Amino acid sequence: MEQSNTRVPTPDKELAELKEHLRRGNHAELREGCKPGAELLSLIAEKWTVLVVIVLSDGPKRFKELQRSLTGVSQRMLTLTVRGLERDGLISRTVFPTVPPRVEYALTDLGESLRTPIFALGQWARDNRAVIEAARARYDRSAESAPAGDRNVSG
Amino acid sequence: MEQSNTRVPTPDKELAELKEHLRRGNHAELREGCKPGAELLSLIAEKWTVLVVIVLSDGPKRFKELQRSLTGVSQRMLTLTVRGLERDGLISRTVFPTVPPRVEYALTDLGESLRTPIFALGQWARDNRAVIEAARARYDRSAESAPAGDRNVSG
DNA sequence: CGGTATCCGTAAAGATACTG
DNA sequence: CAGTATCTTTACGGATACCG
Repeated sequence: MEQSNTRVPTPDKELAELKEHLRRGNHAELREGCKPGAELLSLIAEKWTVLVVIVLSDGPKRFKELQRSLTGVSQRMLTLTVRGLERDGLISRTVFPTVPPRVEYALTDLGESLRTPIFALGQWARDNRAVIEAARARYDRSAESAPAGDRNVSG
Repeated sequence: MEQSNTRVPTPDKELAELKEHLRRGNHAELREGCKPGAELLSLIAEKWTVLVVIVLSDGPKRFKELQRSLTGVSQRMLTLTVRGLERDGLISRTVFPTVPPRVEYALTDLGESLRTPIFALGQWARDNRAVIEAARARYDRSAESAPAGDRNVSG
């Protein structure tokens, strides 16, 4: 790449690369200083990670199988997701040097141990979905007439 | 940029307002069509929601108390978070029309019921934090020498 | 097949100022 | 105190193209 004569502050290209690197690598460093609770969130909040764990609960899967199971995930996001999970030791990645290549992902023991709390959460979600949707409908209806903090006034 | 005289497609101002409206209101509609698993995630993935539930497990709190407990949340994000939780029926919001104003947030029964699975997840995180950090360190070290898919080659 | 690199749009998060 | 409104910054996520 063209690093010019003296020094370019942020050539917009390098910046993007840096961002990418930070994202792919350990963006956790950015949140270091936050409480451990927040770390947990970054672990499961990345939209696809939980789904991957659930799908792999069924047994090892190849890249394409994962992608098909997740209906809607892009190649990029799936790659980032499995890399992150591999990094955290939740899944293993095994390459078979055949042609065409074959890569299998599977839950590690650590990943297996995450199944229990995740499924508990899933169970809660299923049990209370109707309640939540009802609450939303109620809220949205009353929000039309009471725009802001005029609801639930005590006294 | 050069939109001609006749009709402005997205006046950049209205667009922002629309976005804000969608965000504050029911952005869930955008994800409708996704699977229920994804809905669950949008429920807890918004970075502060889980923390708020945890803090409120200790008992009702006022706005400022919540903000102090969460160290680092902005006024805006806290407002959005509690609104979302209120909408979903997980917390209640009670206004005392005193001066200065006083608003208390508390877990509803539904919110209380979420404590169990959340704490289970938190327990898992605490139990395995060391393991995960070790895995990360190992991964990052080996990733330096094996840049890509050259690790864990079978055969 | 299983990725990586790049570009770009949108959504989330933060800072700040102002209101009842 | 408890917000709302506005603006800016940052991160997330998708589409595409190309490589081994």
